[in-house]
Amino acid sequence: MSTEKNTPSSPSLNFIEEIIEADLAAGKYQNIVTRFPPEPNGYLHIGHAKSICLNFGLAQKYKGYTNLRYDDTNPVTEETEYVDSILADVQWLGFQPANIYYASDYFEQLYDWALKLVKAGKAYVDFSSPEQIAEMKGTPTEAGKDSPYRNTSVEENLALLERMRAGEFKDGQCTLRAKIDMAAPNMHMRDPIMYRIKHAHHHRTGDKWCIYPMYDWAHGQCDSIENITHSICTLEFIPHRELYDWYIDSLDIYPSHQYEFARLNLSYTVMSKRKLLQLVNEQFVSGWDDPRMPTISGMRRRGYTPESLRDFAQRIGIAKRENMIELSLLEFCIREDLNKIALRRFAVLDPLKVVITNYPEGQTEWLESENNPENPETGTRKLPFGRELFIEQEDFMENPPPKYFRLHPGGMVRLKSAYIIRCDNVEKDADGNITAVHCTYFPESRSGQDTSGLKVQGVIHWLAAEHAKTATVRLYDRLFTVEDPAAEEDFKQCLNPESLRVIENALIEPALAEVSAGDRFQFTRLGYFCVDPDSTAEKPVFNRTVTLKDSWAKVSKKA
RNA sequence: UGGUCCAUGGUGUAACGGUAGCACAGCAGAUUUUGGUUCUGUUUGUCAGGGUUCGAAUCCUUGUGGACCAACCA
Repeated sequence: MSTEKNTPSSPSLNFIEEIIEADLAAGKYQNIVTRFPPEPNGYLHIGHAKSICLNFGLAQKYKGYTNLRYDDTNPVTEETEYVDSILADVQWLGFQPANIYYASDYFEQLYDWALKLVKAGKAYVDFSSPEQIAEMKGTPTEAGKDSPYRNTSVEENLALLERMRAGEFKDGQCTLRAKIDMAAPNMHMRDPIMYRIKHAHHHRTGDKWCIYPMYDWAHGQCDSIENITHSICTLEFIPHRELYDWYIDSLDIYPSHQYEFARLNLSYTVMSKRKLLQLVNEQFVSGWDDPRMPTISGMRRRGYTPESLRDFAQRIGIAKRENMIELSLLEFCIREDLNKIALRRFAVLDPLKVVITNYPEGQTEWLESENNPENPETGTRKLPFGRELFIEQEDFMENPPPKYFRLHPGGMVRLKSAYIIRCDNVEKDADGNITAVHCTYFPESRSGQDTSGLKVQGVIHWLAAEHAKTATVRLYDRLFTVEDPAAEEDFKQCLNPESLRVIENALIEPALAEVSAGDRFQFTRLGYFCVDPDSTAEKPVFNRTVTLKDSWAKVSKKA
């Protein structure tokens, strides 16, 4: 009588893992085989990442393997650009497909099987128009009607199918349909189309074929050919399962099984390829890899790490319930990872000049500052300090509210890794705008050897004017202003006009002068930033991945 | 108005007939040379009504609510 459940060593399983463990325990399989089956008609997004982590993760956990299979059954929407990006994204996420296959690899086999169904009297060629087929299909509440071509003889159907393949018919002139049940409550069972005619160039098979299999006529058999044990897809395919099984049964081939889980929905973004394509085509974003996009390539460019995405996929779980994940969870995952690995650097985005009136003119001191307090092994770097400095506009207020710990007239702050300063007075232009603040510093308060005995509440970052370099900084924010843009009449009406703010002349410390694309840093007190490929030797470009949590913003907003 | 799937704090996700737990978010506090991190504490939940049972989030049933299904898309 042991109570093994709920021990920390046996974390709970999701429903697919339960199915797999039951299958394994029953000896149904020795090992499992899964597949990730994207259609190469767009870039992968964070929802695909959930599926990738699920499929590859399951295979790793249960000692099986995962195939990448491009579901390329529709030549008019599919392109090699997408094929390439998909593999790159899967690998970047940290997974290696056991095999890379294409549904189009199996076109000949599929055709043979179609012949088999025709011979068995289970498929027929239908010359009805798309409108007529839709008409005869009925509705969810009324049965459909049989097509007049439904009882064509096997011999004639065979000849017709061969002529379809041979290219004797025009696009849309006829289709091959499975003969199932026009009165089935499941619409997908009302004589589904197996082949349609498209005289179109296929990215792999070229002009070899002019008939192309529909999703249902391809997917299950591809799974079967590859001996996929657990074919995992999203909820909207539930009604397809009956047909999936019908084809496999009718063909008497390896019985793969389909299981469905709820797709990811993330707040403040859209997740459909169609909508993402619109954003790209209509140039609301710079491309599929625009850092505001929820695509894997966009998130990579934004600075997300593969680890953070895998962690996110793990945390959101797998279930059958429709869900809307809060963006804050994703942000938590990337902050948690970056906090551990990103080196700290100083940058001033919105500069305000500070003159240390009691610091010698022309003098520069090189001070040490930690690279990452979370990981002392990363050591320190040198920061120049001088008489003229820049701080953030935000870090000074002439008339501060209560609890404002930063610089203000008569107040003191610590310049991080440097000295404590006190603000003595401000310099203004004719319009009354503050152009500089004058401070005195306390030489004995130097960081690491402070004997001043002074206590300050605020610590701010800063840059020596003489040594500051410039950079372009792109501040990204959520792409949409509403939680669920897809639920709106027109999702494009909800685009966030402030989703990107570009700062052309941000100031950065010298240690940031030479960086390469993909490098990630924490700009102290500002957030995490990633070097963009647009960077040049003269001027680096930094993308803000995510801000730091800002509890002062909350406090000051409330006041 | 046919069929299918689903329903646990604000958001996700566990509990497999026996104390409703975890994470994120929120709130409060401690620490802090990042108003970051870390640590501590804490508010909030089983859709509703019947039934089975000593005992129901869990099983049955009826409602209610949501999602999906009528592309020659996947």
